[in-house]
Amino acid sequence: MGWDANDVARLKELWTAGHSAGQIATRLGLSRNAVSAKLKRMGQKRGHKPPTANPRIVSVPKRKVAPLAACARPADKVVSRRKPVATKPAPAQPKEFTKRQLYAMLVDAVKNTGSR
DNA sequence: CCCTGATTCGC
DNA sequence: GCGAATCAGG
Repeated sequence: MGWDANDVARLKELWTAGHSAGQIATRLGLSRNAVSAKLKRMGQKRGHKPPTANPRIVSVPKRKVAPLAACARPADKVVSRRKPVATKPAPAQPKEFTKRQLYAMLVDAVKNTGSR
């Protein structure tokens, strides 16, 4: 699998279009993991390598762990600013299609832009 | 429950 | 560099 310029182009296209990795992944026949990883790789930022990266050994590292004392947040009176009383005209606003449904249309509308 | 995004590790 | 596996959150 070599990520061809075409693939990347569509990837970025759909991604920027607001599609999710899953949609693009399914569309391109990859897994969301590949897309996510690719996207991540794209934004590779050089000169940003922590010395001793992670002392973790293998597999499932417990990232996102922040045992910090973030509790130091007295959360003053964060009272809500507004109270959505009612006034919900609820016009005939069609709900957004489910990603799946949208995806179906998306596939059809993929428009094979650069598909030659 | 499903999906989404992010990250790391191994190849 | 790519993909899979995993975790965490919505």
